[in-house]
Amino acid sequence: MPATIYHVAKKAGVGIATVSRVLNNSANVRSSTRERVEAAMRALDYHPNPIAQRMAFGKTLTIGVITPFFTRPAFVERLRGIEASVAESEYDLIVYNVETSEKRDAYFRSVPTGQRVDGLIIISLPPTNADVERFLKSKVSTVLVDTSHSALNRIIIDDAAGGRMATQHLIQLGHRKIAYLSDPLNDPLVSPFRFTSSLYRYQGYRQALEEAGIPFRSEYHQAAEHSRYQARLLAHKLLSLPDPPTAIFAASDTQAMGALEAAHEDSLKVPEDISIIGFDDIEIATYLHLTTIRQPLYETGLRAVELLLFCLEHPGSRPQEIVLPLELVVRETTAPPK
Amino acid sequence: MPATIYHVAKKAGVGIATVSRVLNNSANVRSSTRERVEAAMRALDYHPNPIAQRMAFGKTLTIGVITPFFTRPAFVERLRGIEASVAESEYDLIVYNVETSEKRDAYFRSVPTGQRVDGLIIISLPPTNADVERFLKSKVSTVLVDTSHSALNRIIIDDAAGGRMATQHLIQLGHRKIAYLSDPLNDPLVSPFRFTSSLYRYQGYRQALEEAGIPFRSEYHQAAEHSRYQARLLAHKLLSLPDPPTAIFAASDTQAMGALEAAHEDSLKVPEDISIIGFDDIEIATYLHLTTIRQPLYETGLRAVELLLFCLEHPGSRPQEIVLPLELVVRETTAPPK
DNA sequence: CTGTTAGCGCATTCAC
DNA sequence: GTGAATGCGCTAACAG
Repeated sequence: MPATIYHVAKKAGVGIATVSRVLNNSANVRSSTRERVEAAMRALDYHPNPIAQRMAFGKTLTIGVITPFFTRPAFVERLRGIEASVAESEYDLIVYNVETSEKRDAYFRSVPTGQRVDGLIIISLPPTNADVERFLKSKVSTVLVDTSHSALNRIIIDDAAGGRMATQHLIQLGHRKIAYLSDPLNDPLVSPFRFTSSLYRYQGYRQALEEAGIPFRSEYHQAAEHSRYQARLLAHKLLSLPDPPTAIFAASDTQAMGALEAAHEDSLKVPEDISIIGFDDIEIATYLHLTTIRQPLYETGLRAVELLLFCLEHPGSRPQEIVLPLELVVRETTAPPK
Repeated sequence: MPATIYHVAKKAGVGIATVSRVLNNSANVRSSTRERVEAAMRALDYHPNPIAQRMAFGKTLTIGVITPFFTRPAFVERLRGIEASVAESEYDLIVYNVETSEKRDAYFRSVPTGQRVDGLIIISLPPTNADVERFLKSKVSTVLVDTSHSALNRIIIDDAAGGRMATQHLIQLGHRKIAYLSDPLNDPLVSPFRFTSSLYRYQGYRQALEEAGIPFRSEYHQAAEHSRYQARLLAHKLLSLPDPPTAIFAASDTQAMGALEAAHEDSLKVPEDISIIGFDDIEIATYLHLTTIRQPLYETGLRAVELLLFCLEHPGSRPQEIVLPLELVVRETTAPPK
């Protein structure tokens, strides 16, 4: 039974309205009474009841984040940024982890009603137009991360540019036989989440090839469910092609790790026999000396919260698009071909 | 402006109490009126306002979890179990990530006041007696995970037994020169979190050695801050000893990975030249064919929530200790010494 | 069985 | 400047 505003008021010899005023720095309170109230609060170790505040305020004072695969390093890192930033604010954070598309749909429907959260961050899960319509009229501010929709705020990177950047790096090293290893680009059966990043990176890859006058070879594009294990299998497949590639661009660092292992198992030296470049620059990439395209994951989380808080304070502001910079990080897994 | 209980009551032609009754399945409601109310709820797409419920209930209907290093695989996996289990319940989950001991102390002080959460799960962070006293009189139910205190509920494993198990496995293979690679056992400067698992695993290691009549060699115990990188350095140190070990027991799979890499860099074959065993069985361990001691991380999260919910329903129940089983998983990184 | 009423703890009009 | 009164949406006695 913690102290309530009534206890403070009584102890300070004032009305509850005055206590509320010093709590919210609202209106003017004579500094002598303010001090009396503050002394009473300290004496009683008073902390306003957040639930009552929400009730009276008509706001939930909480932010929700809907994310798939909570466990993948790239998602965890973004979440870490979000958590850190929200912890600094007056808001609570609730994480909704999505492991099936049913769960996603359920959350897309039930979370943004205004009763659970004031603001919502959605990571990597593209909403349909119908979803967006509901979001918009629900009055909860929404920020998309790593996915885009013109009617919603979004923190994104230019995946196509990143794919192009990675491929150009390999081309500049002299590679002509460049493979792209990714998760399925457009198969809703395998990937019901409609992730878009691998597709855009693929488009960048294709564009870079074209600009360099290198014809695309379909056998150089291999895709399977996102995992280190699957990536390893795909890499084996690539490396045992009659005319194998001299470089592999993996759509994520996790998949690049699988490719690295496949190379080792085939007794191929990296980068002497085969170059490998990843995408994301997750923590372990440094450690593996993996050349990769760095995207600022932690900062993405920070910026998402920042933008969301801004929207919460300025309702009705136009949806913003923030594109975070990409950076080629050259380490030790890429080199000119033999 | 979602529908409230009043709208439903009016539409169904009943009082709000009746609506509340069908909502909570309390008392008896004539089935005909119940149906009228339910129809009205559906027609209005009514969902009770969680904040108002909390207010009236005098409960927060939320569970908090305080965890360090949100990003390490073992923590993430436990969190995944916790999230999945909480999502099934009527409770919300708030994650408090701790990256400094100051943050830990702040959360230990501010979270369990009964105003923010009804129940609290604390992962790997041993509370002091003073902390425990505060927890106890705060009336929020608490469950410790991967750390212990006799006055609190706890889900743990027997780390000493695990350490012994790992070491015995190596001894049975014929090893006599067995190193232990871990994070600092007792240095609050390096590790202000007072993690206990590495210490207990060390004790199990020592015990197994003693039982086998193998003298402990202090140079065979190397410790540094928990990371793959540091572990690699430590492993290099061990392997370049005048009389190097033939087997390394790493206190975690992450550290075992560092040891694996060190071995490769020193052109040592695993397990022919050096055996390596880890601890935890995180996802990547399968993939690396790492022999390890498996602890049920995901299930730990499930059980923690289960126990917490039980305590929430049965306040005043005596603190329970649940010890989850460990299992030696023999894969391909351990073998008899040459 | 069902409707009325009194809080839950706080913010916020209004008067004073 | 400050206090008393009203309401946020719901639950839980209390009458009927």
